Amino acid sequence: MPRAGLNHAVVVNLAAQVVDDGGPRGFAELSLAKVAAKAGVAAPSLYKHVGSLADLRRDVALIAVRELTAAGTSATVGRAGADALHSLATAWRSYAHEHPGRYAATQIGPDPEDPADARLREAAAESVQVVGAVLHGFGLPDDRVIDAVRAVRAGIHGFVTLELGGGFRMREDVDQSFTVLLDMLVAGVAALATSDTLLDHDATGSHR
Amino acid sequence: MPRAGLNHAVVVNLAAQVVDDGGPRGFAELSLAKVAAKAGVAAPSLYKHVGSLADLRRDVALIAVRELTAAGTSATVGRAGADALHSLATAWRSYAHEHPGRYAATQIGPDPEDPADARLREAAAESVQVVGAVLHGFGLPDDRVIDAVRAVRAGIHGFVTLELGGGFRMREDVDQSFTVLLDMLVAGVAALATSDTLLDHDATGSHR
DNA sequence: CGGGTTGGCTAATGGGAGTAGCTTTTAGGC
DNA sequence: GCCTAAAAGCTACTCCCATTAGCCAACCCG
Repeated sequence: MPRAGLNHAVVVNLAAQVVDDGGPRGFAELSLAKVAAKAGVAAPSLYKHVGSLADLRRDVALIAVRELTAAGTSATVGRAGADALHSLATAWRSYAHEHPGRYAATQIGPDPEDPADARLREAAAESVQVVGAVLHGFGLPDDRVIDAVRAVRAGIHGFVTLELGGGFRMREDVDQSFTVLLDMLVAGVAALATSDTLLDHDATGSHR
Repeated sequence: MPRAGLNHAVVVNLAAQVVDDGGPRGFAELSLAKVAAKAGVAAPSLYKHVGSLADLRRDVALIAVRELTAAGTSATVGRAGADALHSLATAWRSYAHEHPGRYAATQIGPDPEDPADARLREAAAESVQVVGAVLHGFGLPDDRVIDAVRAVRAGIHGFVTLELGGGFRMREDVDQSFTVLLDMLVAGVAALATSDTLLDHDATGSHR
């Protein structure tokens, strides 16, 4: 009865591999049974290293979010403005293509109350910070930064989600569509910075 | 031993209610056991009306997609241009707020091969058509329509997904952020129609 | 009223999460 | 080099859920 030499980090990494192997649905279909099989161990043995399936899923989400943040930061060092935004967006989309399962894991909404989600919340905030830093170079007024960050996140995330989910037919043109979306976002953010008429909405809630 | 009076439609509707009751995670947590409980029936009885849990999920997704399409069409009759786009987007977002579980169901990517997914594929295509019809009023060149549709879908879907997933802090300002996003998209689509410099990319793939 | 169809049931299988308690390995102290 | 105690595995078990099989009652049609 030799030992498998597992520990928390190894188990989480194996889980991340299982998630990757499963394609876009890999995260949803993650199970302790699959991880145990990959580790060459009986399923209950995993509880020596992991509290529950929910914990394991959270841990996988955490490394995925951190990897995404890292990809974004390294793609934007030494860049600014539209260049930085294109680079960031492309890096994120590439990560999603290379690790569709892990990208799905980043969509987990951490519970704002649960202390167990604290590190995940923090990691998610850091990844949003990358967008904030890139948009800082556009010289937006303070009260518009949040709108711009949300729009950019929504656009990129929505595009990648739809793409991975098979929401786009005609695969050939997807790269161009992504470029067009990014140009729209860049133009929109730039317009927001200069208070263009089309984008002139005050904060007093004229809508809804 | 009285009868419960179930049939396919009733079961699917009960399932949709279960999904709604479960909030944003309602669709992921849909189970035959819950539907059976709500129907006041033993779980195996459901198999008289439904092929499997997977079938039931697909059926729920189908009604959700159709409801979303209906909400979009009725929000855009008699409107055009930016007005129509705002109305469509707001209708979709409202649907997601009122039925977060069902909205999540619409994110199912139908298998392009599986004949069982045919109706869902069709319904999804119809909902995309609504966006296409709205954007038609912008006078886009034919080879740009697809890019514009994708950008708009990505923006709206991404925003709603992030919002439902708790991705935005500071709940108060979310409505304004959504308006800003829509204005960006409207401006972007308009610019695409007039071949603005910022958005001038040809199809020969200058990127990636 | 009688029989077939239909809709419900109970019982049973299989698989996955999670718990309890046992055993062996292994690291450290002596 | 032992001896012990913690750590890491295992088997056996429970519970929950999906799904199948086969039974029985209710309804419909003549």
